Amino acid sequence: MNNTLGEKIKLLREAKGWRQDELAQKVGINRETLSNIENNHRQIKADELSRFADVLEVSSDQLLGRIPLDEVNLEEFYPSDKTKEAMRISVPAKNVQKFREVLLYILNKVGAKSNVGETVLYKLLYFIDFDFYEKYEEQLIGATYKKNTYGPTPIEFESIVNEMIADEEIEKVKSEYFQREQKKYLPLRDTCLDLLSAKELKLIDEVLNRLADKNAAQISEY
DNA sequence: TTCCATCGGTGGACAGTCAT
DNA sequence: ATGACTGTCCACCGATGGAA
Repeated sequence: MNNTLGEKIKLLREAKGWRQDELAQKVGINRETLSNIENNHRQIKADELSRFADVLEVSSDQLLGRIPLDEVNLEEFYPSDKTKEAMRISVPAKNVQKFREVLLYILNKVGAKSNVGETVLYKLLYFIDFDFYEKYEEQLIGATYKKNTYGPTPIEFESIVNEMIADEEIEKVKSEYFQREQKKYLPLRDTCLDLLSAKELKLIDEVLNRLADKNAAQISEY
């Protein structure tokens, strides 16, 4: 995502459904000043950047482009296929390995539950990443989430899962859940806990205790 | 179709700040 | 003191959407 700072502010403002004067008031500047910032006719000051980040609920690094804005920030913004591809490639190798271990950990703990199909798995990964970010301001597994009909989907999920199936770390099975075909994943090896810290495991356990017995609709409601 | 309100963008005037 | 730069206020314009 190569948007300028002004364009990012505008996208985030529109995603929240605010008018220029509403955002300007929240940040404590005039509407004309905001218009100039959004259109790159005026530089933004450090204290203003911090206030924009607070009001728009993103980090200053995200506004400055050091960390890409994601689908959580831009609910109404849909990246192009090219952008998605760039995001997929940008996932660091260490996070891919972590993603694998987190997925195996979840499957070992709750994968056998009848309600835990592919959709519930997506939602659990999303909540784990989201809660971790909220607590520690960094993503645990660093996945990029795409909004779809059934909720947030990690863009990297399919390719990583296919690699794991090829590496015989998990297997994909199909079962019936309330007269519907359900895709399930079963672990074929134990989790390598070396890659997950105590605080990461604690947070994952908390999310699983809270949500793993719910079905997809109940998690969405939550 | 016309009218009206709202929103976003822009330009001019003015004032404040800062470097020279 | 002067000029450059910036922020604010005010006014205006065009686009858009809803109501009559």
